[in-house]
Amino acid sequence: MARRKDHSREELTQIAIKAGTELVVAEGPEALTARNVAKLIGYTPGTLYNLFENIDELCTAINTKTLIRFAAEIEEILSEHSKPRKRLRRICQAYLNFHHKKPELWALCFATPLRSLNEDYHRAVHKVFDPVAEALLPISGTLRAARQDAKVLWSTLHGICLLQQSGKLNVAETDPAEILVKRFLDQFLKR
Amino acid sequence: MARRKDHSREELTQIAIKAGTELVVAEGPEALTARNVAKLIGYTPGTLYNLFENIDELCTAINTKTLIRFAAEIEEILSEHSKPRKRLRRICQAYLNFHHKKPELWALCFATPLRSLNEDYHRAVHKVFDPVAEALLPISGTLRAARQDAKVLWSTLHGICLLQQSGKLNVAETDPAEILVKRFLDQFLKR
DNA sequence: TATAATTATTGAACAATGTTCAATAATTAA
DNA sequence: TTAATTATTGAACATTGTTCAATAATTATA
Repeated sequence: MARRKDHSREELTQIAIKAGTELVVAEGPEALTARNVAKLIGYTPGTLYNLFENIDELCTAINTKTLIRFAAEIEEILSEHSKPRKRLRRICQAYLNFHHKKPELWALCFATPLRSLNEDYHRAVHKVFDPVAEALLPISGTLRAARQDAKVLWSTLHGICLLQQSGKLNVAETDPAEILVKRFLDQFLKR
Repeated sequence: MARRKDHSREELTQIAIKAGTELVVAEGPEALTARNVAKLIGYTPGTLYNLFENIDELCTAINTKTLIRFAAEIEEILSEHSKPRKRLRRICQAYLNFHHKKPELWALCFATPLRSLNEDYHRAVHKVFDPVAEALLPISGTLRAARQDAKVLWSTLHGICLLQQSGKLNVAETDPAEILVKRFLDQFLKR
């Protein structure tokens, strides 16, 4: 058998990304295998290797789409609010919301070690990061400081969700992520 | 072939943990396979399964030892300094130092998703966490607040090193982790 | 001491993973 | 109509984790 061409190369790529995303949402990051995705889209694993260099690249493509979707949320928040602190609190809330609603997709995006990060991916990171730095500008003073603060903020959100999800900081009380983020923000924005 | 008993069960367990640690330090977390460890200690994979339920458990055992070693460093810092802020800055410095000196071991401990965290592991986490909370007590006010702040601090260190190492926050400037941690601490300790 | 019970160790196997690639057939170009 | 291109497959290979019957050395028992 060969060459069906039910879809263009680009269509098929998008179909694979979508199927991969659904797999991860339904069964977690470890379900994202070449054979699983192939079966789900009605092709064989070999076809995936015609679209992607390797499955890491498919994984990165899924994460890139995830970041782009999240960036859109951030843009919406910025357009709805103009006060810097309100903006930042809402962004953090959106991050926590994403983690809460789609923990497996969040894990694939933020808690899965990956090689093969590419140009598209880094562009998507910028789409998320730059608006956060922008929102921080009035608080941090200089652009340079704002970008550093954005990294700190991002790292903290990241770390809080990661430690929560991984169970690697199971000590006595289990404070919900929201409480920890609030505590962080109260101090972080106090200036 | 069978039963050599060159070592007691407990000895062999420690030997395996040590060999695994060396493998990770030398070749990274992905080199930690049953066959690699077995070959390094002069046994077959089957023997490892007589010592550990699965390789995740070996991995957790390595991480537990890593945490215990790091906890000792923290204790030393606390004994050398009594001012709260100085203590915390030195602890953070030690964390960054660990990340810098043994990035692969750090990755195994903090950036590798694991099931099968056990009682020993959580005890080791306490050994690291509790002294940090203790150092924070004079700054945070109440014990509850101190423990929450310790989680925030820990998460931030974590997140900063993770994003740095993973390359997942590659945006224009590459601020060294030290700069970001300093910026975080300056604000975090301002009270 | 002789025999039985226990257990440490192996080696071979299995399933699942990523990945490669010659073969093939459908499409497109000449 | 023919040639060149390319999408797709299926079978293969290496590497992973893991299991387990077979075995032999040690320990307990009679």
